[in-house]
Amino acid sequence: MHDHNFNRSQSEGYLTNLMARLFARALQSKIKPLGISTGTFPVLLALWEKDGQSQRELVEDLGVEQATMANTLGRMVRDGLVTRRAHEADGRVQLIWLTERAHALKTPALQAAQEVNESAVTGLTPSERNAFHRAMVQVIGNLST
Amino acid sequence: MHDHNFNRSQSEGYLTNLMARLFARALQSKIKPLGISTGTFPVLLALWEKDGQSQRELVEDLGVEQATMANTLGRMVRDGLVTRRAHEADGRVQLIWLTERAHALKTPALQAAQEVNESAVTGLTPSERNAFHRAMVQVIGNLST
DNA sequence: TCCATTTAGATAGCTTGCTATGTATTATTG
DNA sequence: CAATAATACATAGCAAGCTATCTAAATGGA
Repeated sequence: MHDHNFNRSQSEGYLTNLMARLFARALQSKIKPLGISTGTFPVLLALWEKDGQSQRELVEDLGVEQATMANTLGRMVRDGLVTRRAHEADGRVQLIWLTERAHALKTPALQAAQEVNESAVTGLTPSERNAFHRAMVQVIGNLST
Repeated sequence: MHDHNFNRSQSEGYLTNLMARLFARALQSKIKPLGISTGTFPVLLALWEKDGQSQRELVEDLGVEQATMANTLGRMVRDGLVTRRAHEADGRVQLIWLTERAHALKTPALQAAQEVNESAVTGLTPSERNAFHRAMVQVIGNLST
């Protein structure tokens, strides 16, 4: 095999990186007016599902490193999206709670995300969209080990 | 529509972001021993195809912002991967040339990228892989406008 | 020709990701 | 029960992305 013929536009990794940056740009332009950003968005999703989680739970759920989560939560506290409150039984743990402001953002933020997803998959049939979805889940599983 | 039921693991944007981070981690672990990183890798791919491009050409080819490219090239100069040499006709332009070291990295680096791609798509049939590929190209096109 | 506009690139400052390491608290075990 | 392990989180420092803004050089009318 001639690696001289490596084609960027046929590399899954290359396409994924480009696609992810385009998704982030599209989402950011929609949610910046709400005062939130792409990094805080997944944390909000997790907390809208279940409020009052520990940092460790969020780390495991979202698949980022602990240090990344600590920094992101720090910005979210600064921006008035969450508060940290001590766990009553375990002195190491601080539970993360959404503020009123963050609760109020749920509907418009989810709306924005839906719109980005829909515009992204324009032109795919429902079954193509489904296959795309399953392929991503497979790849994520393969790379997660 | 109840946006209360928004499911992260069914959101193309969410899955793409996770997949991209996993790709980056996998690639980094393979190319770090070569002394290169995920950010410089696409630039090397472009220059292995055609050496001596301007920053502007690289920006358009790779789809990153000009400031991002300027910083990445600065690190690449620092790390001995490229040199900037003045364009003889246009005083604004500096052409980017690979060093000997960067030329020598081509074969092992492309090998590493191929390995990551192959392990990522394990379990997909050739036609599923093809469909995955075409879906990503479609999404990239949709989000590029 | 000269001035305004466009173009190429650099720089400042931010977010989001990472690794590596430090600190405090809880759990375990000899 | 004291010493050691493990766990939860914070911090330092870097890479790689972004927007906004600056400078220098080339271009294009008037």
